[in-house]
Amino acid sequence: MDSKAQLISHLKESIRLTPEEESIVCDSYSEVQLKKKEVLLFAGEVSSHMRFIAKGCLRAYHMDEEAKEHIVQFGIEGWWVNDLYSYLTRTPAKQFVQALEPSVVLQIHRDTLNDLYNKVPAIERFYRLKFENAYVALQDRTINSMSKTAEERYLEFRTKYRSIEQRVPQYMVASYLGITPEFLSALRKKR
Amino acid sequence: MDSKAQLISHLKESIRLTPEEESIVCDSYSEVQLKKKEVLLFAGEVSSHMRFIAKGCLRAYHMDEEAKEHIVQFGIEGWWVNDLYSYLTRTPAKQFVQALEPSVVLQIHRDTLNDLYNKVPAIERFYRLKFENAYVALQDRTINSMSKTAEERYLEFRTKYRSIEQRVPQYMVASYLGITPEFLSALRKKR
DNA sequence: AGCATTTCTTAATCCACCTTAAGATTAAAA
DNA sequence: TTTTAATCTTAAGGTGGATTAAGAAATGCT
Repeated sequence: MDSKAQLISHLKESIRLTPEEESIVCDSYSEVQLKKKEVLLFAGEVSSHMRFIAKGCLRAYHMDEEAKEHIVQFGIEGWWVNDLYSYLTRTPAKQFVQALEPSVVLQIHRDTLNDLYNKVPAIERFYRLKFENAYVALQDRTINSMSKTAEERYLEFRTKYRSIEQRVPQYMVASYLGITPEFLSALRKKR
Repeated sequence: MDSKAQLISHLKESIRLTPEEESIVCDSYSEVQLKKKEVLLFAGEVSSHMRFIAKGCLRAYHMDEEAKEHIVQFGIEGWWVNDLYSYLTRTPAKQFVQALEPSVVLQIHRDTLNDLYNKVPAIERFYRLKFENAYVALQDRTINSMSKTAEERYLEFRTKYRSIEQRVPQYMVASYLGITPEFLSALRKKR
């Protein structure tokens, strides 16, 4: 299955599309091929695209003043990845988005998407739901990191994202959990 | 100035409204008077209203398994307060919303708001911006708590929300910052 | 296959922040 | 005003997790 067919079947999990609409939608997205480690969005740039992962694995991360990386989100096939903050506010991104494996991403520019909202109203519903879910996921993570220990967060990560845990290096899981790789290694030994 | 006039002038900071629209808007919101400590939204309930603070001070907090409270947000006059997660997903709230002072809140039910979107399109724009800003604020807080120390977070809180720091007890500021009141007390002594 | 790079582990030491407990202030209630 | 409750501070001791450094294991490259 090619990348556009994947996008369509993903969209159809929450909205309906006629065949004509499907082809309009397909024409609106463009495919980007990424090598391992290639950066799709740099901090400092304004993010102007919504991005769907058709294949591969990416991460969004924030770099603090001491140049330490803090992973904010992982993404694999069927997920969306972006600095949504930057996209929504048109301000410079605080996050990088980088491929962790050779990947294929379908992206749509904000202007194109705004046109598409008019041509295919179901798409507007799709993204409304997407933004709501993004908020919800972010709030979950915030409450989680406030009220749980590193070990609890790790165990939850394992069950919730087992497929991701297996594809990304351990030190990145540590960064996502907000701990050092050494401490994650110690946690793992306990079990 | 009465509470509805306050709401209108708040809305007009980001959108335009004709006099007729203003009166439709006013009729759509209802006023709630709250005593100190009164709870406006309980965890477990579904939040069905958007809520504007016309007067007073409130907090939204999450209670963990060990019954410890974690303050997620403060709000004063001119702010909105809610468990947006619950409102958007129609799932039981994870947060309580409680008055910290005698307060006046204007609230609108989801169904009424959906009607109002059709009657007064500018209102739809207002809330789109509101939701975007909510996401943005939440992401700011998340990155902040990931990459800064308690002291840095406290100093930032002080400059950003000085007016709030002066109205709420110190142990609630500690809860918002994710530290114990004792440790906050120690931080304050250093300065 | 062989070397280099990336990733993971172990262990010692250190520090930010927590816990507990008790007393000091301040504010609310009677 | 006196009592009671709420809030803030101080101090001792504890812990989760960081840091540093070195070596082991896995992976990628030529």
